[in-house]
Amino acid sequence: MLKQNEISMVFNYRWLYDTVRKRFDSDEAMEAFLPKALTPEELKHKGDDRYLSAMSQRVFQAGVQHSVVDAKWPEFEKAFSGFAPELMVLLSPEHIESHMKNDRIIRDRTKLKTIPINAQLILDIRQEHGSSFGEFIADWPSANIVGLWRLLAKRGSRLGGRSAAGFLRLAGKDTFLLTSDVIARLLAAGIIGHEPTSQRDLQIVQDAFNELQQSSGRQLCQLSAMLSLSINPRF
DNA sequence: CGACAGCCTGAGGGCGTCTT
DNA sequence: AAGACGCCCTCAGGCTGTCG
Repeated sequence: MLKQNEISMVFNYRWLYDTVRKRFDSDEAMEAFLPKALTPEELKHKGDDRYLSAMSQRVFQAGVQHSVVDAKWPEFEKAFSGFAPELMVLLSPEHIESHMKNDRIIRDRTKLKTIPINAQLILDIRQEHGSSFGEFIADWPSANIVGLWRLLAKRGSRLGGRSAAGFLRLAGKDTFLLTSDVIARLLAAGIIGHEPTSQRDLQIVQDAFNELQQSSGRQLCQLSAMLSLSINPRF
């Protein structure tokens, strides 16, 4: 039961800052360690091919050590000519089969098939939003980032679970991540009673992050990293 | 009572490394 | 040389709960 004081600990940014700050020798060291999301302007100016690349990279990372996928990513960029969505949407089953013979990429048919599907998602959003996909991402409020996770999971391919958040992080959009450490901290604080999966749970977590954001002015990705560091120092 | 959302389980997936 | 394993996750399908 609990634990009113523990809840207030996490909602108290001061406590979070002090706890995490102790892990570092200086403010500068801490700031350098924390992730930093791109500005809306930067997000808008990235080409949509970069978003499809990040989306696909995240899809391939699922279930595989990320370092393995990252090391092969330059070969993916070559194989898929830079991931321009208007070209990738044309990938036929025959094209997919020929990519299955390229041993410098990861030959996972299910994942390869997501490339044209997610390219189509990008084109659809462009049409609906009347802008580039990058602008759509830039305009989406981080205070409801779980809503964007949901949209990507529903309309994209293999972007459910933690993949939508992982994609957004790769792309530079501000989002928190539900890593095991972040979940452990939320559990310890009594904010959630079990691993958050339902929309209701996710909203509760989003609300908690929004409160921290309000009181600190920090990005969600930084708060996410700080919560993680508060339970797992790593050094 | 129907429609839909949420929940849970089990299957499936390629690679690198460790084991035999 | 071949096989097992850990990595870490998504998704389909079947079930239960909720709301109007």
